Amino acid sequence: MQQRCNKVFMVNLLKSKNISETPFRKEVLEIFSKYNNAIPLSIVEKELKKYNRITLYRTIKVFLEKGIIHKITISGEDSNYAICQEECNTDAHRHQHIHFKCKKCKTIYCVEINEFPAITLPNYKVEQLEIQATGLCENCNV
Amino acid sequence: MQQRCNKVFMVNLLKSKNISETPFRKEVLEIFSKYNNAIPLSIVEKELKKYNRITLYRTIKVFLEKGIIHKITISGEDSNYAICQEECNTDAHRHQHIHFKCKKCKTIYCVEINEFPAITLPNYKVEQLEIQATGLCENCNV
DNA sequence: TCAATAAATGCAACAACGTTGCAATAAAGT
DNA sequence: ACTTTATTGCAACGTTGTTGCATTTATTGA
Ligand SMILES: [Mn+2]
Ligand SMILES: [Mn+2]
Ligand SMILES: [Zn+2]
Ligand SMILES: [Zn+2]
Repeated sequence: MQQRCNKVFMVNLLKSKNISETPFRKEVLEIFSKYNNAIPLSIVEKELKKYNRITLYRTIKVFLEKGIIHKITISGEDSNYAICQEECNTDAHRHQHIHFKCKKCKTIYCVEINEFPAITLPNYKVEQLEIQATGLCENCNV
Repeated sequence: MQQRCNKVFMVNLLKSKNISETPFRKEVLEIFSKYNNAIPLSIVEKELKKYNRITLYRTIKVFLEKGIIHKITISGEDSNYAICQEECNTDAHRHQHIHFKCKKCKTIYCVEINEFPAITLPNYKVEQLEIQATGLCENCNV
């Protein structure tokens, strides 16, 4: 697994995606990479030294478009965001992982999965699956 | 399969859920039951004779709480709603179906599925799965 | 059937979340 | 260092959804 939690990696990530490296973007990226789970904007906001709502929205938008982060939408929850583990780009965010929400600690994890399930539906052509699971996470499953 | 598309059924549904039957609610219910796919509020709005934004929101909320409809949230899309096919209630909306979005016609279907996949994750306790699929629907899969 | 009661509706006002135009500022390329 | 290009931040706006309150409608039961 690639190391994704240091400043050198951050800057390279921005460079590799062809977006200019600004203090704001680096800081946001560091916040994301510090967590090993998905986080809502409210957390990013709190952790930012200098917070500007509009710039944050625009930063998130750029990161989404460039495949740096992906968005996790669970009904009734704030949107959550997490760093992309695989190589993603604007069009394709194919992840071999599921999104797991712990009922107890409410954390949302991106969980890698090796045997990704397949579904066949008569008359339909299924091309992609997105799976959200709920239950108890590693920490809460005592 | 139960017949879910006539006025008698509608009224019984409202009665059985212990909510009073008003013209507005009956009309909304008829719109939902007329479609065999999930629809956003914009469609409900257009089909209503007399549309009131606030009353619609409140109606939707009640229908959700009573397990008459369920909400389908797909990232980047308007929320969609569909009549519940099984017996649902406030707490439990367990459906043995997936949500399928057709890439071509953009329709979102609730598709019943008999062999619902299972997932096991080391150290996690997986209790529930929610699956969203994309591809081509019956009509577009030529 | 009709009055009493309880619930739903609709208006105004508000709040959260997100976007856009534009001027000021900072980063990149030469 | 200077020019060009992109980002930032402010003000203003749009959309989605909510709440308080008065009015209207549905339900109950005498
Ligand atoms: Mn993920
Ligand atoms: Mn459904
Ligand atoms: Zn947990
Ligand atoms: Zn289709």
